[in-house]
Amino acid sequence: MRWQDIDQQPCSVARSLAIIGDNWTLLVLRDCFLGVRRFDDFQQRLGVTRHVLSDRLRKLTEGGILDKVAYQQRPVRHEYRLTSMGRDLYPVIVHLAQWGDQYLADDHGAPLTRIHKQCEHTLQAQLHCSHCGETVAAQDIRVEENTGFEGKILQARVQDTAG
Amino acid sequence: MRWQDIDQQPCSVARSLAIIGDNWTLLVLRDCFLGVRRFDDFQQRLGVTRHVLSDRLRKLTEGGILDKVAYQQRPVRHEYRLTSMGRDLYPVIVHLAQWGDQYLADDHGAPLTRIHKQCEHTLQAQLHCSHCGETVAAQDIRVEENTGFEGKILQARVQDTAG
DNA sequence: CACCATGAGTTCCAAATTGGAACTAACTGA
DNA sequence: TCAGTTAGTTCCAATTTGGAACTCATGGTG
Repeated sequence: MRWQDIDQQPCSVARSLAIIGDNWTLLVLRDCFLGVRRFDDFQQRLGVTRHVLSDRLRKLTEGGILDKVAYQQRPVRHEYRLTSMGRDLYPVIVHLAQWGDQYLADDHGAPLTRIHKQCEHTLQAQLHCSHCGETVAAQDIRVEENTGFEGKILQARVQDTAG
Repeated sequence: MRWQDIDQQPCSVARSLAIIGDNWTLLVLRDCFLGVRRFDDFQQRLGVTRHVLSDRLRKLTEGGILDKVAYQQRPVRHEYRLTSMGRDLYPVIVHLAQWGDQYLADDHGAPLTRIHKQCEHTLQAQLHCSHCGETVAAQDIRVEENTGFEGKILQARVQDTAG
């Protein structure tokens, strides 16, 4: 199976990754959340080659994650802004950053701190259950296949060893 | 800059993605969280070619995310299990899945439901501030460069347009 | 006017990676 | 002896990437 066909899988993770799971795309989004909007700024910060960046920005725009808007005329120049669909990916970036802070930081510690403007405290993201309020880890979750997907996602050996 | 050098950036997102940001790797992890542990099961479920899967599993193992343990002798066969470092990536997968459920589901709706075993309710993950308890969106966060990283991550235009 | 600069790409080509298929190794069981 | 299982490795053609140069529209400077 080719990578560009993974959005055919009956899986929301696969469909998400079909748009943003490409090698440079999540780094582009990291920069979007830091306020980067222009082609050359992305290019210099990421060090990605220009045609790869061009391709990734086009895919993000077509996917509804970025909006390409003109910021001047004569000559027309565009910048890329997160849509609300794009901004909803923020939890993914935050958890990636926190995981990196925890496990991959070097001697200098975490490079960035994220501060919650409303309360002025450092953001410590946790997965928690919106019903009971408890913190949730992987082993606290059970998955069920919804109507129409029975047997399509989980299989015999998978269910036996899930944990 | 080559993709394999991005872990040189002073950024936890970049360092995380250097290990798991590769095209098939997050899908491998999705299956790990569903209980998949064996080479051929990953291969059949993902449709990825065998040498790419072999390479990804090796990198995940070297990165400390998976543990390669023998489940039988004669002949020795191994399976891949998430380490605690690997299990801590669960919030990333859950948010990717929820984002896909919300924006990319087809007529049949979300394929899977995640249920919190302790309270038996569907998991609805939200980013929230552990200090004040409020739900947090991208625009509620301000970033600050930590000691030793001043000026290395944010630059003039970036700060101006951050939002 | 001629010339350089800016921003956002596109084009070219060599090098690296992927996809697909076949092959290997180390056994087990019939 | 022969087929089957599991976890890979090897091979090659096709695709993608990295690096550098080039284009296009326009503005500013001497």
